[in-house]
Amino acid sequence: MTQQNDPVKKRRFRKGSVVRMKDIAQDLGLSTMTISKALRGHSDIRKETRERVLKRMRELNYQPNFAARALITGRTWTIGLVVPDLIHPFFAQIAKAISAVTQPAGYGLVITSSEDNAELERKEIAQLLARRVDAMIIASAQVSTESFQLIENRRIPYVLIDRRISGWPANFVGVDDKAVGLLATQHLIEQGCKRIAHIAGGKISTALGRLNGFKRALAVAHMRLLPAHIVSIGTSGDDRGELGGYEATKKLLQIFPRLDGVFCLNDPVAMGAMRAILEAGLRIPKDIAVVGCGNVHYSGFLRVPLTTVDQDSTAIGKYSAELCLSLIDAKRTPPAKELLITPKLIVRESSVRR
Amino acid sequence: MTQQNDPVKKRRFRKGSVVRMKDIAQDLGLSTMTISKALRGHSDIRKETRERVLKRMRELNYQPNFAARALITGRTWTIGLVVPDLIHPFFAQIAKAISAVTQPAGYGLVITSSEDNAELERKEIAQLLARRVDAMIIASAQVSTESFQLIENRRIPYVLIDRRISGWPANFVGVDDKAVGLLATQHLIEQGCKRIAHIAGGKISTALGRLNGFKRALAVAHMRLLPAHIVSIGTSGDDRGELGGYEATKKLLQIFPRLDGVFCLNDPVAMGAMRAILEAGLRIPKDIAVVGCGNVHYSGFLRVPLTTVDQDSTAIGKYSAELCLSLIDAKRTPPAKELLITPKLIVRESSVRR
DNA sequence: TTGAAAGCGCTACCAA
DNA sequence: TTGGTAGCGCTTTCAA
Repeated sequence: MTQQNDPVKKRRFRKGSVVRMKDIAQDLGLSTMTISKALRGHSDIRKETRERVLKRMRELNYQPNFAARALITGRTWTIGLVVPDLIHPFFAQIAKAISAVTQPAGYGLVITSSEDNAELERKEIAQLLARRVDAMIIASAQVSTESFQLIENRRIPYVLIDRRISGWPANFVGVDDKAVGLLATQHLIEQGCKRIAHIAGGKISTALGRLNGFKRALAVAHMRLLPAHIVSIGTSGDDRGELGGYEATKKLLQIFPRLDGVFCLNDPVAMGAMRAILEAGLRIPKDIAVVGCGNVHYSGFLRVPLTTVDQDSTAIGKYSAELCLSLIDAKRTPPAKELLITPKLIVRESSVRR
Repeated sequence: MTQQNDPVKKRRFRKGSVVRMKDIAQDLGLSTMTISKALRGHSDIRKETRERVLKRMRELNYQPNFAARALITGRTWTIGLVVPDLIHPFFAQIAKAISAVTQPAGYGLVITSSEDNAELERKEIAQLLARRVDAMIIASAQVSTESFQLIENRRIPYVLIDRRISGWPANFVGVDDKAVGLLATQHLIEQGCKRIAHIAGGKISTALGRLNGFKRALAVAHMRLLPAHIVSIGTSGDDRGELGGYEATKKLLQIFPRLDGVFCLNDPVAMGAMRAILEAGLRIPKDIAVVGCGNVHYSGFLRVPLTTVDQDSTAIGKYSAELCLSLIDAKRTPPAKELLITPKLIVRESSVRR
């Protein structure tokens, strides 16, 4: 008895010109179901009917209501991305590469920045869960696994990128961080550096891995590891990079004026380190060789073009996004997959002494 | 008669541990309505009841279903952001500033990159419309107004940032581009430059404004404007910046070996220009002074620290986001607002000749 | 102060 | 091949 509604004011289409299936159905004298099926390419619709429907849809600029669809199917066609910092070119590049995969596949990408703050990140993950995203990609600042447990409880697929959580098996796309540290430090050793410092990060896996590689390279070369040669910088806020590197290097130079090599956690840190070195009246690479990490896209344009370790951020983004899509489509949860990208040394002026 | 459902298998809570209002209602012996009202702080719920409800919600980690809510209220609590390039630090900074406002306000930010491609941008705007975002913030690569007309038809508020569309009245937050060009060029003139080139962009408002400022500055100083001193670079793809500036400058130097100043469309272009100049064996600023635009956060760390015009990208992001939120909450569409940020010259090494 | 009924726009399921 | 019915989880409206 609700068949022929709108008995009085039979406005053709209603408020805000937002066309619904019902409108098209009435317009063509078909049922909503037929429209729905035609739209989704269901097999049991006559070709002729389907084309009639599709044609009218285009004419009316019909766009399915995501919310209504999501309510039934449980799929929001939305993927959440959590990064520590949108400005850091490494993550910006990853975000771009992810978007390049998810966008054409019909997914919206909700991007949030945790500012490298574990507490904030937990809230953002909770927000994304509340939004019922279909999957998440996370470069985490966490050390605890609480948030990930929440995600798993909800049976939402997720992929960790860049940073992994020790002892927590999850889908992961990143770099062999120990190899990064090895590559960078061995290069400095080959360049004849004898007193090499490392500006390290916090308890994040990437920082720990690079530190391990650093130690390993020294051991392999039978060089003594001076604990004071390792300085950790905080991971707070905007200036995490340049400022952190700058201040750490300044202190290092006061204690060790004869330092001749520095391996830095990442390129922004290396930029700060170079500033401190140059301000101290020392030359790069003649007095001190500097190696960064990340191969951020402007590192070749710096005051002294920076030797660095490339991590192929575009590949990280691309693979993590593809993995994500495959997880969404998977019927059953497949076992956690790990994808490690091999780092590559990019030699520039800042480290070449021979 | 659907009162006491789940007659046989009275599972406490259903699949995937996603708690619904109904679950809480049954749990507490209340109606769904009471839960709904308590959750939203409706006035006509007894304080005691509300607290009971809220307590149980927290315990069960209840999270309202956005899709269901959106279906009724028409609000998705989602804002769409369209930028030409996520990697360009100028837009990355804007995105971060926007997120800093929208996130705490409870909105999700769907970020898409148009790659400075008008066609792609149109598709992305259509996608965001299909998602029924509550508002959009757009740094557009369009010259046509077609997409914006679509947005207006839907009565979705939107704010243009950085780039405006000539003759199209819309909410806008950006910079006085002519002032940018004036500031930069006058500075070069004050530094004694006599033969100043400008590496310009396409038909985007920012590029045109800066070009106008450039011309105006020359006119004010009674200097002759040599049309060949103005070179436009394409706006295609990743290398739009550095590579474009590099190649344009190389050509310029072949034709005008005695050039003594260059005002560049933006900082990445200036980086490319500087590379070309240095490769040609010329010195910066002694032979050629260079000024960029954008004050991208690493411009002080470049081979030659770059003089540039600061556009306060953080302010652009903040104001546009705030405007956006106010538009969403507005009952009636207020008249279009324009917010112009005053640019500021940042003098560094690349231009100082006296 | 509480709750029953209706329905947002769509799809799953089944009957015709 | 088509369409009726039911219902996803929530809010709006109005009655108790």
